Amino acid sequence: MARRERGGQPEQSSPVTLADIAKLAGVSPVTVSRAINTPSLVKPNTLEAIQRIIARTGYVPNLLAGGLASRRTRLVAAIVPSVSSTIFAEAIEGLNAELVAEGYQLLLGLSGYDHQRELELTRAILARRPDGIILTGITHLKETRSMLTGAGLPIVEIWDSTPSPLDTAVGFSHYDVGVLVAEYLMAKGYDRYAQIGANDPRALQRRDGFINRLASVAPVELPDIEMNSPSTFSDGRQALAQLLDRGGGSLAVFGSSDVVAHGALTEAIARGRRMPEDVAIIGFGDFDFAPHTYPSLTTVRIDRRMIGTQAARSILRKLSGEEVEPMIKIGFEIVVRHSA
Amino acid sequence: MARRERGGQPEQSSPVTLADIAKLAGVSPVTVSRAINTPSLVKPNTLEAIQRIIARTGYVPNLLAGGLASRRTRLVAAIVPSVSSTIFAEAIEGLNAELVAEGYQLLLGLSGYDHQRELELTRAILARRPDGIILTGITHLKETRSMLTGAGLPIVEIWDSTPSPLDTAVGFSHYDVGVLVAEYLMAKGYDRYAQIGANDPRALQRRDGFINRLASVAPVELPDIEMNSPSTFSDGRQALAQLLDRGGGSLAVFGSSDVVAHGALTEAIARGRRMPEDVAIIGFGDFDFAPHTYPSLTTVRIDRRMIGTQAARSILRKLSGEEVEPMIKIGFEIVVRHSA
DNA sequence: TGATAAAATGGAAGCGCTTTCATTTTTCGG
DNA sequence: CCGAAAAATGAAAGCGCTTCCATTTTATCA
Repeated sequence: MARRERGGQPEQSSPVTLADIAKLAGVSPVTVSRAINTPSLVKPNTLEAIQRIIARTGYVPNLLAGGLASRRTRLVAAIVPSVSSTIFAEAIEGLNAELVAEGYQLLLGLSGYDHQRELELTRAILARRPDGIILTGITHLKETRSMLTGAGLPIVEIWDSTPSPLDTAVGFSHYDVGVLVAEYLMAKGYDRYAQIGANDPRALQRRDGFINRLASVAPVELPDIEMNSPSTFSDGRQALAQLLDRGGGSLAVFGSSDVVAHGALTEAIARGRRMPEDVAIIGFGDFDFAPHTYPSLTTVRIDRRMIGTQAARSILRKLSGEEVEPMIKIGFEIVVRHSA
Repeated sequence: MARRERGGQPEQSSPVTLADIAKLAGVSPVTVSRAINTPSLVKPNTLEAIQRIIARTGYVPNLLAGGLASRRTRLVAAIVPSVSSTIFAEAIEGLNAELVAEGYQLLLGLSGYDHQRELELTRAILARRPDGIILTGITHLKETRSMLTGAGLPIVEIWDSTPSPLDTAVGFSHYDVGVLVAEYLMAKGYDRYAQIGANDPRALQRRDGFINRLASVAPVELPDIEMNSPSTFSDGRQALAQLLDRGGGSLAVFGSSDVVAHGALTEAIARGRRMPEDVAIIGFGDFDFAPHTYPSLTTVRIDRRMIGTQAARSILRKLSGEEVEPMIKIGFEIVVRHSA
């Protein structure tokens, strides 16, 4: 029976193999393999002849076969919650840039903040035998963890700080971000403090840091609104409405992301509150739009791209046998604008 | 010699293979293969026994080997210019969702609007023998095209409209977008018309549609500022400054993206112009922030996610041997807000 | 120029799976 | 309870490459 037809194209799928090239060049397959992977081991004439034939025939090596034989796929997988939320997208870009430069490719998995999906993705990804894998966060299902450690490949957990990574981690302490924001707002002095936003583990860490640091000063209010991750503009707007409806004096709010903070800010303005005197709002992420809101949004900046870059480097270093420090910390800072 | 150490993990890389499972279950490898891929062909008892052993051993099939033997990788690749610009990120999400549901995975390539890089990515991707590939745009290097068509796999070009796709396309006519915007602004009547923005092929198409439709009414002014793709907030701000400095009556501006339009809008407000009376600005993309700028941004909305969804469907249909219409059009519409 | 080391090349085996085709087992109507 | 058809299973080959080791060729030095 003929080979399966694929697509609607006339089936002319590059059936040229390394063996074909070898035959055409009058050398053995091994030599062609070397010409491609370790050209320095091939005599210049031979090399050139082989390269000419490769170019002429349009030969594209089969990395499935190569990977199977060599146990190296030059594939690195990354699982992030989402890619449309900018926040992870930039890390992906940094990651990808670094990987491509070293001849690796990126296999992407989107978990949508769902641990079960993360597990399934992990299994599917591991089946492709990537040379390394990057996960978001430090909380994973037990099954995911054992599968991962059993696979014996470099692992990087990003976006979080932990003393005990699965293997290696690149990120920062979300708790400390909360503390920093609390201190910043405390110093300015407000009557009430509140936190609004998402419910993913990292957002909750930031909240805890915020709450605990403020514990001696005032209780931190939380709006009574269900929010999932990622939280939205309208979540923020509603949340602030509710907080303001409760009455009371000046209010300082820490939003779990710039998006939710922007919503809150919009509600404050709509109600004619003065910022940052009556209401102060501080976001997280320093998104593109943060400098351009009205009033401009004070927020916490993280070098998101660097997270990806460092994650890639950790993996590449491990693959070349170098030592890698298990926890690489990424800095953060408050960007002071007009909203707080 | 011992196998190469990978990562810093104790090397215990799942050395359990399908053959091991077969041995443990007392069946032949073929039967295990069937238990995994076509369980309906295996007797219930046998199936259950095999599944138990797979679970117990933590066996993860090797898709490299499987793909090599079956010539199906369950891998779909996508090349987009960038993923941090929201605009493509959402298409990627739609694409991924559809693929994952059918057991496929996404291999991502970022070209950065660079055709040469697109070519290199294409080569690297084809080497992994994906079952289908998605490219952005309809302009590719000749070499890319021939490599692609020679590979004999389903191809989808997204984000653009064309009567002659490489294989299949999902998108819309950027030229028509320009025409629509021109008509919208013409109907409101302005003294001057201008276009500002990026220089990628699609942005230029939109510009051409805009210019040509307005040709009978007025010449379209272009600022004298170099802009690359993607264009930025400050590009827009500068561009509008230059246009306003030229003097003249009321001005209507079409920005190549909401980002650049937002910059223009900010400049207009900073100069105290009334919108949309003195200055009208219309963007493209309906980004998250568009409803929340001050004044809110009138723009063109495209269902970006749907582009990804349809692209995935085209490929999946082709793979299952169904006919697919070569050009799937995605609609667009003007979202009227306060800026125009 | 011959011996020796270094550089180039090749043969054979096998990575872990699926395919094809053959064989065995089960089912079922008469 | 037999024979034919259907269901279940298996043997062998091979997907396209890399690895290890052996062999051949070339360069180098005394």
